Amino acid sequence: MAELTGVQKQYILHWGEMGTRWGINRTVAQIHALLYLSPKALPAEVIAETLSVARSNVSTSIRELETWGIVRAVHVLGDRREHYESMKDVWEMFRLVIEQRKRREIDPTREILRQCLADLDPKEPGADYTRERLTAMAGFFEAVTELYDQMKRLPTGTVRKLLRMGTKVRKKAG
Amino acid sequence: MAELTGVQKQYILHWGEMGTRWGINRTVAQIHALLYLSPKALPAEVIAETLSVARSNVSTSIRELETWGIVRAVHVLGDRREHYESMKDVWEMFRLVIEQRKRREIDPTREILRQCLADLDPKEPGADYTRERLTAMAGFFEAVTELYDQMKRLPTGTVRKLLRMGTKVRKKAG
DNA sequence: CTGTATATTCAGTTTGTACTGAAAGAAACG
DNA sequence: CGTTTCTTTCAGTACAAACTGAATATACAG
Repeated sequence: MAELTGVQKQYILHWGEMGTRWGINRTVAQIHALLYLSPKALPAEVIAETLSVARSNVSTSIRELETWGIVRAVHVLGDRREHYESMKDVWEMFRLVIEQRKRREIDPTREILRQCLADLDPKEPGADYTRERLTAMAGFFEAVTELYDQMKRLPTGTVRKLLRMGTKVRKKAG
Repeated sequence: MAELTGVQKQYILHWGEMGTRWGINRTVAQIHALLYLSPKALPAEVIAETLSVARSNVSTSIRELETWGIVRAVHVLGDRREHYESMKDVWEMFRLVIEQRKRREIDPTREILRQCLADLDPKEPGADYTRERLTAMAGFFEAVTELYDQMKRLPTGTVRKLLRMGTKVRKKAG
């Protein structure tokens, strides 16, 4: 995987681009794409060369991917360097990422909304209207959280089935 | 709404912060938060003053919110200025945003994945492995898209019900 | 029409994040 | 232990996105 094929290049570049649109650093996303496509774990040195970024940049980015739990270091016999490999189960990967983004962004937002509603002084101008809007927004985040919690409890693979069940569910709920 | 209460300030600042984490410009998110909390439509001038940003910045940001369809201009009797108001239905708002992010990011990604699979030369090194990985990734995006399409067809309000039905659905699918 | 209020565009600047390369820090080897 | 190999940290730099304010365009009133 030292030299990239056209297809690999295209995928990696696109993935990097998508990353930036969702608040994920381009290099982090590119490294993930590279490791995802790589049949074997790669040392940081090789990653840096392949993507033409600084070795130190790879170090930082790998750490972030490790934090998310979608990349890990493995050891190769007769090589002192760390080799990094990506998780290959796409569903599990997204589950992990979503779980952590929920923790870092959704949960704090729920907290803020709760805080705002608690702090809301009924005497301040337009308090009723503000309360109404904040309550609606809070309701949305609570529902999303509940859905997430329920999905989290599903055994692996069941989410896949659920998605395919969509049509039936739709009929029941309609 | 010329002067913000503490609660309003807190909500607007947090919303702006969340925006940046999801690839949405801070000012755009703040303006949306302000309009969402405002009982009446506001002219650009007032928005600029309230948030302490340049008038021109408001103009650009409003345009983006209009593109998404979650903010619109309304006219007030005896006032030549445009007044802007936010959609108040939280669920519909998120539906609109998700729909467009899907169109701008998910759909192109599906297209790239299809393209990559088509371009994949079976003779190039590791073609089988690459195909396997791309196929898995493509499968994920197809499933998500299918789920989205099904939800899109639901009458308004039903998604809400669906989320609350989560537990039952889980039992059926488990 | 002309003057005034409002809105948009755009070139230049600011700001924040990402990235680099050098230096320090660990870990393995002899 | 001293040396080598690999990794991380960090101060400085580069870059891209956001923002400003002046200039321009548009719409309205008299």
